Amino acid sequence: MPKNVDHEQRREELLAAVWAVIARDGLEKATIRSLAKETGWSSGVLAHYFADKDDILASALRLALERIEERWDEKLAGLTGLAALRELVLDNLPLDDDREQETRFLMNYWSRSIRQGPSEDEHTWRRGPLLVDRLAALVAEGQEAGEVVGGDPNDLAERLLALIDGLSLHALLDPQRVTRERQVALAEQELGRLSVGQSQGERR
Amino acid sequence: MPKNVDHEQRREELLAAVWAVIARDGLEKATIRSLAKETGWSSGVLAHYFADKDDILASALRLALERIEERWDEKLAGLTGLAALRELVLDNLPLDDDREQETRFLMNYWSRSIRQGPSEDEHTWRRGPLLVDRLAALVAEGQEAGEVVGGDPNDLAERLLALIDGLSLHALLDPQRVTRERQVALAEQELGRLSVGQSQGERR
Amino acid sequence: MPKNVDHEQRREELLAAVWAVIARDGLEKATIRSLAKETGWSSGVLAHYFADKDDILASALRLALERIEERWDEKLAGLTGLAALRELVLDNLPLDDDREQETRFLMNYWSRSIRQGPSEDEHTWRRGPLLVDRLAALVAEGQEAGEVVGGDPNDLAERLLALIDGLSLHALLDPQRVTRERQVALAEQELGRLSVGQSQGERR
Amino acid sequence: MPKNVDHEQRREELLAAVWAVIARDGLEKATIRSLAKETGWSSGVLAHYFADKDDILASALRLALERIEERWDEKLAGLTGLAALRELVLDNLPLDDDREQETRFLMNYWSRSIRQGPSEDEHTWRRGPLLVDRLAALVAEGQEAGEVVGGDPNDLAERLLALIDGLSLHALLDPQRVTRERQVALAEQELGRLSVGQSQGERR
DNA sequence: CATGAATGAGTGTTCATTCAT
DNA sequence: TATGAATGAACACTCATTCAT
Repeated sequence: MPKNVDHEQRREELLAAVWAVIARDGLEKATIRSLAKETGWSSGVLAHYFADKDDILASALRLALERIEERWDEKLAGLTGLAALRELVLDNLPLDDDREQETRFLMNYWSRSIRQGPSEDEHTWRRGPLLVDRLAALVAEGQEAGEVVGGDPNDLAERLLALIDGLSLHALLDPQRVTRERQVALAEQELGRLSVGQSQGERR
Repeated sequence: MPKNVDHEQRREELLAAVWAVIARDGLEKATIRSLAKETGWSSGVLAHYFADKDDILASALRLALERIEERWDEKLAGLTGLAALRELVLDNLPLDDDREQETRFLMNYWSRSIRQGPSEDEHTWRRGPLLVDRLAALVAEGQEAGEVVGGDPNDLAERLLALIDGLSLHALLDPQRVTRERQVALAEQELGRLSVGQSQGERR
Repeated sequence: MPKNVDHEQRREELLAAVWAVIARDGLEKATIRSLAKETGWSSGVLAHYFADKDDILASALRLALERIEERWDEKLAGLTGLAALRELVLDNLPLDDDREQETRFLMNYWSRSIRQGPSEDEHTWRRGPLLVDRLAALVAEGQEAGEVVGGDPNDLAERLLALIDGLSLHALLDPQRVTRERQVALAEQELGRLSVGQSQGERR
Repeated sequence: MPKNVDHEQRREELLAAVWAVIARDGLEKATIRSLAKETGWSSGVLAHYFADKDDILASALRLALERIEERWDEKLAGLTGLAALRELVLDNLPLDDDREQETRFLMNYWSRSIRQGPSEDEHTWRRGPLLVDRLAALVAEGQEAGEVVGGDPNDLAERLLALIDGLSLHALLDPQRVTRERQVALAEQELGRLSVGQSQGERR
């Protein structure tokens, strides 16, 4: 009777180490050897559970994206319109160590994708489309509820997404200038602009 | 009797080739050999004029940033306030092939910078501080002229910068969704919001 | 209570799969994994029934040689002298797909044997001695019957064997030049030379 | 001014080591590392002078074949017909250490070719066509001179080639049985058969 | 008896770096 | 000053082998 190993579970265990290495050291430091070392297993075990290095990296991303989506679902449960929008925006900024790691992790793939051109798995590789759609839906919801100012929901969402990722990028590049508090403040300003009632606030 | 070679000039000549390779083939295709081949010199010459590969890449970035600043100076010459702001924002989006290459080039360094933590040359490695300061100055200028809505100029600039880089990122990641036209439209929307007179446009 | 497994029978079953893989894909494609896959068993089972990979390959050869000898016995049953000689020569040429596979299979071992020097199992590894002795015996038989021309039977046999293996080699190396028809024709020519009555045919 | 290395000469120097390793240890022991060790250089130097491992092996073969042809030209200079044929046959048997090494070397490629199917360089990979053509030409020449018995020169040559390679193979596989003296004797018998006057000798 | 998880050495290849010329 | 020969470590990947279950 063979050693009983749950393949899927083992894969996830390994991918957790992959995630850690990539977020900490970057995609180019993520060699088979360094990944194996991080997992605590030998390098051969990675060959066992994944087809090749590309499969490892793609699987790590896929798992990360799945978990992010699950987190969104949890956080947005019970919320609608502007409140949900606010939650989603703030959830996607690197406001704590975990999400900073997450951003760092994802940024590696963005950069890779830009460098190498989209790979065949590209559609699973990008949270962009997923997030922008959610944002647009919530904007539209908020508009219907009279909470959010007018305008094309897709455009508003796209600008929100740009703000989120631009801010995330700058937070990692220059944490001194773009502190976590600053990110929150800037995000709140933007959300304020979108809110029907408060939109005059900043304006004076 | 040494040949009279202007080191600085030769370095710039070499860096131009480096730039070309990186923008064309990406950072990971930029091997010493490929760079040497592009310059037309032997690989040893790169060792001569630069400490190591990192020095080459950092120097290429430094040069690129200098040239970008020069371009800003040219483009903004004679413009002030909102008009200058508009010019600066649009100049920093990847709206033509050259600037797309430029964005790609810079993005390579951002991801490197994020990975490795700030290097000693860090201050020269980031256009962020430079650009955000210019943006803030122009916002303030516009506010004084009554063209731009109120609010902390630094915050407004920071949000503009986030929009610029977020949009740039998405334009490279998903050129289908974020076309050049769309970038312009979104940037104009944002500028419209900042303009005193037009700010109500989108609102209702 | 161990399952009742006939070791020898199981080994032969496994070796049949080994043979199939080697003849089909060549010796270098014969990895433990590919062999295991072909057998339908796990890789561990091969480790169970054989000492190591070398043992697997040597055993496969031994089995193949045994089967070849059995085939000789069948084919030569009832034949003597020149007729038997003719049968034996033609039987050892790669004149159909099965025997081509067989030749390929054996050739893999020849080159191995040449490389590594004779192994301890060497005597079982070579059909040469076996075949040349049979050939010599049949030549002598034919000479006694007055069917075969004179000369040292061992020398005649050795030359016949060289022809057989040289032709086999060339048939695999250059099937265009040394077709199956050509092999038969050449073998018949050689046999004709050995025949007492027909030996003048080609001559003048 | 660069270190002045004659590329072609260095390649030949390296290929001599390649030749030695292959003839001694076989094609599968010929790893980049073992080859480098034999040359006395580091492994990187092989990458310098050859595109990849295939290029190394193919170049080694090509060089060997060129040298063999040159040797033929030298040995056959001034000879014609049967005398030349005799020289060529005997030259292609592993009758001394050098030619034994040569045979061992070539046999590795034959075996590889059989295993893997012909590669794209295949036409340069086989001495068969070259040698068989020379043999056929000399047979025809001998026939015209009345030295050689009748029959299709191509068939006679093909049988001679089979004898040569079959004998070479057996000499390496079983040097005890097929000694160098025996090879000469067997070759002479075959040549005797081809000779017009002596062909009756062995017969009675 | 049988499994397949795990190991780790070995493969071809790439590449930054050094340095004699 | 400039060359490119040479080094050797690092890479992804393959595979025979071991062994807990």
